[in-house]
Amino acid sequence: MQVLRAMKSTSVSTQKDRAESREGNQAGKREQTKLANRAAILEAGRQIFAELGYEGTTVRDIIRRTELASGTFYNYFKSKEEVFHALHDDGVARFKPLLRAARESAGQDFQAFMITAFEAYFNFLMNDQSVDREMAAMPEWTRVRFDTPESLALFDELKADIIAFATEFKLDHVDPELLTASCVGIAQEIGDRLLRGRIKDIPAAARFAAYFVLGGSQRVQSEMQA
Amino acid sequence: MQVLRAMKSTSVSTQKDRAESREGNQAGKREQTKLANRAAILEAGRQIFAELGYEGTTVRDIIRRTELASGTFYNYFKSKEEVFHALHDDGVARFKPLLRAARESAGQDFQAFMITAFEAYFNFLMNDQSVDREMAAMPEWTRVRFDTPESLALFDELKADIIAFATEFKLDHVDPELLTASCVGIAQEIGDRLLRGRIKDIPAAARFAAYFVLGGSQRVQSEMQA
DNA sequence: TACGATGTTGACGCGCTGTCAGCTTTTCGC
DNA sequence: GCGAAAAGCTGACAGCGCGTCAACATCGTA
Repeated sequence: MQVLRAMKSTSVSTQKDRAESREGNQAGKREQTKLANRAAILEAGRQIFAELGYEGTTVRDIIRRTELASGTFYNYFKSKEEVFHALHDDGVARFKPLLRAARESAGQDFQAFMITAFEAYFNFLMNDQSVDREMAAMPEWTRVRFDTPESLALFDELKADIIAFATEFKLDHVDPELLTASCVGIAQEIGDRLLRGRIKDIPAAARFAAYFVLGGSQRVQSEMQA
Repeated sequence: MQVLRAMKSTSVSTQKDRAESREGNQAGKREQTKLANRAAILEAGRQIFAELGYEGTTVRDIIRRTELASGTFYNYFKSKEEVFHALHDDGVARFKPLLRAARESAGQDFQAFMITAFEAYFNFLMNDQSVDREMAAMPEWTRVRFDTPESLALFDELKADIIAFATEFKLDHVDPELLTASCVGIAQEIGDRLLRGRIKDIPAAARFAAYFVLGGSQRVQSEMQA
């Protein structure tokens, strides 16, 4: 059963009407169904992943929470992995503007950028309804981590920001690759502890991380040029 | 077929002999077989995980690389996850003494401890024949991460070391939880890039990480007490 | 040697995977 | 509107991995 069946249109629009409205921005019924099905699968996936964990969920679990037949799943995704990646990328896309806002509000202030960026990330982690959040909070020993092209693009953006500030502040002996890696590692590890409740105070954690990175960069600069 | 079958003993030792030698340190045949079977499964697992990745391997793949029947697997492990955890824990156990050596050779020198510890970790990652190494080097988007009790114990040990140094150096405003998390995050993220060849110079990376942590801690201390 | 105890074996029932022939719904030209 | 073609949904199916277990083999012991 396609998910649009329940809301089958009662309109009596002519074919011409439909053609015209499609030229506007109303999509054809076929298009609508495809969007709705995809969305239904994604939403079901989000729920099931949160309930059963990545390893524990099967394509069948996802499709069962849907009104679709099992075969239909494969018209939209190749595997549960692809569903998860799509959900993950959604999260990345939602976070990206927050990082940009941090950069713009900080101007030339490296410290302000770092504090804002870390705090934005930690708040995002704790509040956004992303797949990753509930799954990371599960007390599993075997966890899953995703490096989609989307994530990697985000890291590259961060790296560009970091290079800009490093240039500005004459940190010419600080390898940007290592610096970015450190920022990402710190954010991930502290974020993980926030999600598990081992750490509570988000602003304090953000300040810690920011000062840590600032002090760390300067120390590396002075040691490496010596 | 049990793996000892091929090397069935030709000894004519009496029952008394066997009992006595068992009281020494020769194990009984039963015991030997169990050890050999377990070792065979672990070794097969190591190979298969490296070839197919964590997600890609099945219990059947592991047992097929062995002379054992499928049912036998479950006398030793509950799942492939347990096999992986055992392999992972082996790695942790091999690394632990290296961390201790770093602590002892450093004496009261925090900087020396950090440099030695990071370098030991990076060298270990790149050279030790651990499951994690080959798997991390695979160009997958979906990766797996393990927090076994064994790993967590290692982190706790590291945290204790860090607390000791932090006390020594009057870093009383630096949250040890956050500091440990940062060290672990930096080590993991830089280690990951080493494994993927994005970073090459191990000693340089170790110095970077060490100076970064030192400078970061001091900066946090001065900012937080202000 | 004989007899429990211990451990191994592989076939089995179950559930998941990805596919595909058949069917339903939508689109579109007339 | 109508009818044919295109699009896409459906669920049964073959293949395979899972964990179990009754039957069997081997070991330990007296």
